[in-house]
Amino acid sequence: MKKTTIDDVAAKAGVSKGTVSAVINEKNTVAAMTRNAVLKAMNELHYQPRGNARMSKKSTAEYSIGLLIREIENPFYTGIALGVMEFANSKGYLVTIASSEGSHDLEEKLSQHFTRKNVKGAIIAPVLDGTAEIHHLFGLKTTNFPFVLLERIKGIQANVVSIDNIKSMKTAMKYLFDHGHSKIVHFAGPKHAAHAFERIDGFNRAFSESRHVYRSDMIVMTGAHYDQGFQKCLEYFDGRNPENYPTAIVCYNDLVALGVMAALAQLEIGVPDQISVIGNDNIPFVRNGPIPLTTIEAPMHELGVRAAEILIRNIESPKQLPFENVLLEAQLIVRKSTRTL
Amino acid sequence: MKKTTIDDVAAKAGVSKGTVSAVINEKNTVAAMTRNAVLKAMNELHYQPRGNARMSKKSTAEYSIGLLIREIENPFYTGIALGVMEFANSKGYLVTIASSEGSHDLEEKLSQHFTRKNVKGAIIAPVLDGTAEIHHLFGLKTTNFPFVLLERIKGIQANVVSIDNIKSMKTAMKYLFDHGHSKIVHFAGPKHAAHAFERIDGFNRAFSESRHVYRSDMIVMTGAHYDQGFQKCLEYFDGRNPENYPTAIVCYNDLVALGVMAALAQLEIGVPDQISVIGNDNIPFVRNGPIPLTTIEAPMHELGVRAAEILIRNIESPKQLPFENVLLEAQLIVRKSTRTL
DNA sequence: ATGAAAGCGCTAACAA
DNA sequence: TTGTTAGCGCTTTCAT
Repeated sequence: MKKTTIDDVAAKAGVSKGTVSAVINEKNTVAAMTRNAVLKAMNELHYQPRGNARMSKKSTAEYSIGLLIREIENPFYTGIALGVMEFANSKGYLVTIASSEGSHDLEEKLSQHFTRKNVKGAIIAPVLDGTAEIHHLFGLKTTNFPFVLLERIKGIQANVVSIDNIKSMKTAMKYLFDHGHSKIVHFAGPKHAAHAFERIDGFNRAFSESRHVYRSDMIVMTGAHYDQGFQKCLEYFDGRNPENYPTAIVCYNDLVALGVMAALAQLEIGVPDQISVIGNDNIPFVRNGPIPLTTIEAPMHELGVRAAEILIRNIESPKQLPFENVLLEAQLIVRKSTRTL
Repeated sequence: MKKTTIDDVAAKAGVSKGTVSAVINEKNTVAAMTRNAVLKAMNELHYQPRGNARMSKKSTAEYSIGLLIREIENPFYTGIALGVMEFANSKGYLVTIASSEGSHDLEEKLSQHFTRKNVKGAIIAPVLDGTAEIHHLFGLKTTNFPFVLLERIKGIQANVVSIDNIKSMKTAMKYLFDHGHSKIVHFAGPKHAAHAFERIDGFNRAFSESRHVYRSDMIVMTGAHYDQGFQKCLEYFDGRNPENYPTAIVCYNDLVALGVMAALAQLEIGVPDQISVIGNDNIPFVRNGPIPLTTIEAPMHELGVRAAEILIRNIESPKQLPFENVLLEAQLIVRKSTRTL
């Protein structure tokens, strides 16, 4: 059960392996008849050239970077991807994307995969798994593999490009306070995301910096997906006395906000008449809808571009560069899902 | 300007390259002191092990497949990606995703990239570029690289997993005819997509199989994105006499439908009171919104699973398998964006 | 137009 | 615990 190699093909076609190589690489130095014989042999033996062996001598080095995200179906990440691709492509780099879907295990495999496949560097949205297994990131460091994180991680020095979540959350809260709201609930993000904690933190701090009082039941652990927003919202209002309704809901992201609004519609609770809703990210789907969402705009595209920029700078530097830490500001975009009380 | 290799590190650390290799691979056979010396040398020389060279001898073969899509921001493709990942991961394959963003050139580079990086096979949503440059797909074939297409292409024998677009379009049209509509417009997809043509074809055939008359101005070339739907819709109705309004719009996909509905809202044209709207795909964002969209459900997840299934079967087969052609049926889901006339 | 032979940078036996 | 050596499967000169 040996794998068939270029030698097998050469033998079968009655030529040397140099010739077979020429055929594979579509060189024009090989006679049509020889070429056909080789092609025939390749086909009959079902021969597949091994990619890594091929590249060993190649001068035409291929450049590529990896992007490791957490949720392939979240427009926040695909928005970043677009920014990364745009910049990287303009610099002659191809980009391949992989998603851990929140699994730390997959993230580790995937990041190793990148290094093994000779990807030149990676941009990673890390999964924070309870006891923070960041072993693999240290692995990348010892082998000098360039990478940029899309979320800060405690305990590791690295390049980071992220949003200033605390600040942006405080901006949203200030807006709400200023417009008469104080009964506010936060539908928070998944436990494995640093963004989630930073946003909760911002929510929290906004209260302590105001004259309003914070209660822990103002945080509803939800997740990052539409369905979770929908579901948790239904649960939250189930059997709740309308007197105890919040006047505003701030969501982890737009997906959750969309789910919340859908649930609210089903419960026949008016937005923004009865409850104001604020999202996070400003994904394309919330811009012009029937109830355009007030949201905190994450500069996804810029996030991607900046991360790619730093990564490629590191890839092309012959020596270790000092770590960069970019915090982009998010901006509140007021649309129709919020109102003054 | 030579690249630093394992030999450089070995020399600098005063050990043999075998030892350096052991350090890189975290073997426990190397003394702590030696290890540190090597690590130090690696760091100082900013040494990065070449991935392909490493894998040449490795027994721990890594299995991965590639997914080449056309629009990273389209939930239709990310839905497929999820299906692919689910199946592939369960079989021990990692999946990496790349997007051509409608560029034939990028698609070619990317598909070559996959073969060079020793990805075991690929699932490809091909870009049809006018004169159909499918040269690279033939390239894959001569080198026996397994792949599955997500759209049929004329002139190439290959595995295909797709939706029966003609049939599903006819289903939607029948629904519309049965509910009293005949002034129907199709906001069609991008020129580089086979899906777009098949859907136009289905639209067309639905008319010829009915007693209603088709006019070529019923087709509005639009695209695959939200913004295009929004824009084209605005243009379409600009200066048009309400007498000449269609009673229904069938869109290439849900993204376009969403854009169309947003434009309609802006124009203060009621959906479904004045105009019924039908989408295509049933992406998550159209399910529970304020005007839940009537749409043709594409089984994205199943599309992904089936494609991955076929691909992996081909990868694991020692010889060429006969080509498979899977046509999945789409189903009309009636929600609130359509009404009986 | 083709063959022979010398690597590519690494890992994996095996010796020492 | 470390060094030595033989490949891995291919591409690329350089002859012929």
